[in-house]
Amino acid sequence: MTLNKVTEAGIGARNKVNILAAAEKVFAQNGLKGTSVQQIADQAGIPKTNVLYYFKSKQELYLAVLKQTLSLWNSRFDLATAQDDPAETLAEYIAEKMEMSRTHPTASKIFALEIINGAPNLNRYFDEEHAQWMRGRVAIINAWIAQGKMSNVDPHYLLFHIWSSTQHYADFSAQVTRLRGSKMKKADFENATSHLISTILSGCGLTVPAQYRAASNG
Amino acid sequence: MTLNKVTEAGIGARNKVNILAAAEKVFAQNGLKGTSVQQIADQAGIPKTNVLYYFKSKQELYLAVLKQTLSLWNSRFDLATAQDDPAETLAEYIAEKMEMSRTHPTASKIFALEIINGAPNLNRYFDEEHAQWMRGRVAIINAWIAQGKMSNVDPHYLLFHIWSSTQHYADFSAQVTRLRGSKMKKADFENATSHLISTILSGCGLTVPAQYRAASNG
DNA sequence: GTCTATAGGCTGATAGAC
DNA sequence: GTCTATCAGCCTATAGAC
Repeated sequence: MTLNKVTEAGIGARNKVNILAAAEKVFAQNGLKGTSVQQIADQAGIPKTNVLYYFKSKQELYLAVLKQTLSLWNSRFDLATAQDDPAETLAEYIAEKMEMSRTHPTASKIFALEIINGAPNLNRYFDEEHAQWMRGRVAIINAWIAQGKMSNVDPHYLLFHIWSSTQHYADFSAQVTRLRGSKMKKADFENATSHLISTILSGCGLTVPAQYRAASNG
Repeated sequence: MTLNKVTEAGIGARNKVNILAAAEKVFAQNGLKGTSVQQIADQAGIPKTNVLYYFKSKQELYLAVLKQTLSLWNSRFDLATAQDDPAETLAEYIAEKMEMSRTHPTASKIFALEIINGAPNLNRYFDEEHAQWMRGRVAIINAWIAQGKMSNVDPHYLLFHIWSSTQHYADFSAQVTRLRGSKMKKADFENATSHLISTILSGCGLTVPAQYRAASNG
């Protein structure tokens, strides 16, 4: 009985994971409305009814994918304080965001599609966790400015700047690849990361920490 | 007869413009697959059949909207030369892009959705006009670097940086509005533009031209 | 837990009256 | 040029056999 339950839970868990992975891939191309349950089933290699057995509706599955996406957003910047070094903290945050774009591009795309659509499924998230996170980061950046650690930049525009320039390499990968002539490899991401850290920190009147300096710059 | 033709052409032209405007608005929310002809008709205030009378298919209407979008992309940067001043040229380009995000956010969103979808309808554009434009701009930036007018940054990453950070204010307006607590007004766009010009030019080792300096900075 | 069958609705697109 | 009526096909979701 217990063994049976465990086995069932094992099968169910594996199937859910499989469906979630397939759904993430397909939702990242055409969003909630533009994606059919049939497409997700085909991607997962199972009949359509099985998808709706594990998730009551397309909407519920989408929300599960979206929630999974948000759980990846965690960063060391979440725990930063006014005592930390802004150059170190911001450089690390930019590097983390670029690593996310490289390793989880579909998660970034799903988030982008949801926001372009007007973020109808993120009302709670925006008004609660996200707004709170924002207030906390803004306060820390303002504290750094007050301490004379960095120049007087609007924290909101700084954070939007970091998000947009890093997520671009995930969301707009089709354009980036076409215009560069080849897919971004790990080394290309490292160069792009160095460019962004160098530029954004420079805009804040900060010096790039040694470990984030591009190798080619000596 | 001639009068009749002119009148008909007038009606047809007006209806096409009306449908294109409605389609742009709706496509900008859910993309090609996620949008129905019925939605476009409702937005335009006409029956569905009338939409398909002026545009043979949803796909054809979408391509018309996309083409209209691309025609807005023109910039003074298109005509820049190696003799121009990089600080002036880049500052103006960033300002132009931000003004586009402010005045034509739906156009930016349609482009974003198309690229996130893998840009299936932009193959020609990417491989021809866009790639040619890119090669030309990269050559000019490299010439500026060779002349010692600016620091040695990768032109590709610089252009991606400008596009992403400016288009963000159109594509992610839902998030920007929620986290700021209010919609971006013209003055907010001017502040964001100053932030971006100051940061990106600083990253290129350039001084911000007087007319692009923020008023509050003295 | 997995499948077939099917309901009921919306889709893109067309035919033909006016 | 505008409309109603309609088609075949796909959609989400469910019922029920196995």
